[in-house]
Amino acid sequence: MIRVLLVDDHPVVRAGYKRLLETDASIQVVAEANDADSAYLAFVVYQPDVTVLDLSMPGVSGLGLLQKILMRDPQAKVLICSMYDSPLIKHKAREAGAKAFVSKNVAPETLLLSIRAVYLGEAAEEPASNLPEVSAEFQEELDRIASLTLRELELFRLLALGKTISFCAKAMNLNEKTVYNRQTKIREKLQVDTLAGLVHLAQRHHIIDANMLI
Amino acid sequence: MIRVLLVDDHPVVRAGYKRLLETDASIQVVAEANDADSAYLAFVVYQPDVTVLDLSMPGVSGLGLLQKILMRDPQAKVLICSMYDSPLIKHKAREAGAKAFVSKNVAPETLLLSIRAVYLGEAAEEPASNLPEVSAEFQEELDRIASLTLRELELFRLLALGKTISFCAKAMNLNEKTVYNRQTKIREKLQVDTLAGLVHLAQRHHIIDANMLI
DNA sequence: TAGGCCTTGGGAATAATTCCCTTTCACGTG
DNA sequence: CACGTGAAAGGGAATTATTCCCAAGGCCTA
Repeated sequence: MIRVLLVDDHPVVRAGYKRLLETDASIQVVAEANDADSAYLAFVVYQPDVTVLDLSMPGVSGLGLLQKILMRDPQAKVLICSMYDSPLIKHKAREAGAKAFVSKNVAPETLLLSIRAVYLGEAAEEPASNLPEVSAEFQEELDRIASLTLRELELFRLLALGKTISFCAKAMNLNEKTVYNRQTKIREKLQVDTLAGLVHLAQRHHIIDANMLI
Repeated sequence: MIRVLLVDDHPVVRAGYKRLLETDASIQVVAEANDADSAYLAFVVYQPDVTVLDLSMPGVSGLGLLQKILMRDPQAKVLICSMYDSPLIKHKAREAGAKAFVSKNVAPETLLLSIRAVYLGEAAEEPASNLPEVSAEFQEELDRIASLTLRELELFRLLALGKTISFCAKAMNLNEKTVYNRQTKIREKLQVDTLAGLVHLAQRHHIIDANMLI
């Protein structure tokens, strides 16, 4: 029996996942969580065999959780399930140590198979064949974003969401000066010269989404 | 028995939805669809009692499908299920004629309840209770944008597209000083305090479009 | 343990931005 | 017609925001 921890911030989706996973007799959902904190707690308490982490909201929060989990247990088997077939997300997930990556575009059975594969210790990753061709410039942008550190990525997101510098400073527990300096570096790394450019870049790569606003 | 057509472009999510819906004995998923075209076909063929349409991706495609369905059958009962509690989506959904709107943040039971409510013809109010006020807020934004002068709107667009101040000055044949002053006034009129905020506002109201970029 | 990179911020210099104000022009109205 | 109103353009000075360069602490790794 594979004991699974399910993490998704949308109750409706999570409930759906659960039903789906439970159609597989070898899988048992032992816990569910809808945010990073309770997910971490659940991970510690339940020690699941596999953690299914939904990254539909490509915020850093999900990746942060992944890191936190791996910090506690480097052998943790975490399967990332994402809305977007974004090379960036995949890259970040792999970098952070996820054992598998499955996009929501795959057949439901693939998810189940992947969970079993992860459980058995095989690195499961859907074939790259269904990945759209990434243009060179897109890839370059991707590389630039990938070169951001986690902390930079976090600020990038906040800025792209339209937060003010002082808000970011408070939110990230930083001096405004630091935020200014980092913002400069981010724009430099991303080769973008306005804040608006950051927004567009963030949207292109699903760092943020137009509907996350308001 | 409520015969439901399920539309979601993510197989994994759709499969989850299906399992979830089927926990309710009064609901039967008679068809599923991946995309707008097959969904329309399925609608015509199966004549479902209720169509559950996932709008997690903000593309116009989902709303277009909604319109197409309502064009064929003005009485069609369509329930929009969206990832985000976005006023724009809600507004658009209501405008297009959706009978109900449910965000994925609600409890799974609410989705089931809403489907039954829509089926019984009551749904226009209940899950939609938060629609009217939302569109009021949207309307306020619209009013604010409408209060911009033509010249301001022109600059608004350029800024939202990510152009620099000096570019705008050249493009509009203005002194940079003027651009600065005007930009301040625009943000003031629109009640937005960052450039990024301008971008988002512009996108919400289709002043600019993500497809204009890259 | 040294080198490297991330993270955090200080200090001074500089550029960007605001605030207030003036001019010009066009338009509608008593 | 003279008048008020409001858009449009921008000057000057004050003020902030932003950069640039730099330094220290922490952590990892060869």
